[in-house]
Amino acid sequence: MSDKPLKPTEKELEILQILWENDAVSVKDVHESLGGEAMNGYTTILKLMQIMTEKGLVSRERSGKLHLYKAELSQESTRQQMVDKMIDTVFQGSAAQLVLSALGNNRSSKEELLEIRKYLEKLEGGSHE
Amino acid sequence: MSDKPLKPTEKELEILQILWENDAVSVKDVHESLGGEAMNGYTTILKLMQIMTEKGLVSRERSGKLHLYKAELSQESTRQQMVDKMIDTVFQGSAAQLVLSALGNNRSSKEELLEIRKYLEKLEGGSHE
DNA sequence: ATTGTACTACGAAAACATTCGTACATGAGT
DNA sequence: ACTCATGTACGAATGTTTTCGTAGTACAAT
Repeated sequence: MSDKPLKPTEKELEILQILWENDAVSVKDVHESLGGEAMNGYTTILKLMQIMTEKGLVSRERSGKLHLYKAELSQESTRQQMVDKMIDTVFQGSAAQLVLSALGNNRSSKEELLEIRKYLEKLEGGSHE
Repeated sequence: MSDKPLKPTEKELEILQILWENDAVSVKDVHESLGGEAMNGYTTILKLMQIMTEKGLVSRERSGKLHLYKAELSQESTRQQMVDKMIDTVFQGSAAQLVLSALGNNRSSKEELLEIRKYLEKLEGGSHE
């Protein structure tokens, strides 16, 4: 799991979500998790996963006649990259603005808000310019 | 300024940023703000802005021989849309996770953190499930 | 009115992402 | 070994975004 600056496309990201939730999955698993043939053709998912393999986004190994895939990008670093990029390109560099926007529309639970506040207090405790 | 669910592409977003910062700007202004010919061909920006006009993302009016553009989408609603989408597709619906991620890597200033905390306290004051 | 400069219009190429049909490979069951 | 079911491989069509060359237009200056 590394932090390479590989940027997944939208569809690739959907697939990565499945891989992050499960350790080693087949194309069939992914295909079904994404809603089966109603949502995407089987070979579409297969092709995507082959491309992702070429790009190094995922790795795979044979298991009998099928391939089992796993993500080569961590969910954490990918999320971090995407958030950082959004802060940069959409919020002019202000993480705080993004935070306000994220909290603004969406009802988060009391528990979540508390968790955030605890985290904040920890941050404010340290010395941040 | 409306909230239509028009989703700008990446390049369109860059252009919109300029439009949000300035009230009425020419293609030339945008082109220069984005780094001049070194970064994008002039006609590339022009074409993009024409397309954006067709899509209704921006409007324009003649002023002498040039066109002055302004955004038809508000920065607020666009930001909100993008944040919501990111929460959905990348953070499995948890705004709190996004917030933690946004605060995690990035050093926000004391003032910003304070502002966030004040906002949080206001939210926690109300009743949120 | 003619020319020059600064702009707009637009089609088409290039680059990238997604979808799909079809052919080939593997292994299980007989 | 043959066949069937279930995978994989891969080229090509489609769709979308970005880039660019070239042609046309408008205004200012002469």
